[in-house]
Amino acid sequence: MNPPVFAHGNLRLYLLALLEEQPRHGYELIQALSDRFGGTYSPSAGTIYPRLAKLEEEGLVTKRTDGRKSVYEITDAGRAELESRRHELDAIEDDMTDSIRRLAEGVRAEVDSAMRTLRAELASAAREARKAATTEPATPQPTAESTRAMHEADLAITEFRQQIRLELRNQANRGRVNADTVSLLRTRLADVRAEVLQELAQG
DNA sequence: TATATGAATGAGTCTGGCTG
DNA sequence: CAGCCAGACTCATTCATATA
Repeated sequence: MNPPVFAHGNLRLYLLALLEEQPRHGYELIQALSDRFGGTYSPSAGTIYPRLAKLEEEGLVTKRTDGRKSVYEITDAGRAELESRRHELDAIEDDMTDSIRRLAEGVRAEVDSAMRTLRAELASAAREARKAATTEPATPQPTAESTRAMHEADLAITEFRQQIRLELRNQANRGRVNADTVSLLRTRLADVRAEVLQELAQG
């Protein structure tokens, strides 16, 4: 099993903090937690509802029914509990920031590595193509091998796009995508494209 | 060290909306 | 209108951690 995201008692406290911001129903709390973690941690319903039931039992939150939904709201006792443990909450939020940053660094490293691999693969494919062109007579029909290679290249490009999109979405969720991001992306992609086209053209 | 408490997962149920 | 899907929730269970 993966190590727990929240230390003992921390989820309980963090749920109170989320409910202090505004009353929410269970599913909304799951989504809020998922958002705070940039989509990397999404507690299951079976984690959240028993905690909410316990908080209700302790009188720290109240539950009211809104149609099919159960909307949870923090009570005065809940606010008092939160206030008395405010320093613990600050520590939890620091931990969250650290873990999100570590994760973002990991994704960035993966994307860089994928870019390097893609460049290497395309360069190798270009070299192979040049070699084949010098040893075999030119033919207007693509061979089975080149068709397969083309397909693999397509897959590599698709995978590359997905990884970039995923990271962008994660950063966008944290409000970190702006004009500079797009500019940086355009520049880096233009560099890679120029390099790849040059390699291919040499064949 | 035994026990209690909390975090976490996943299967399953129920309900309502959408679609062919 | 039956089937599908998504949202909201329950329940059983396991594992980790705190505490007496």
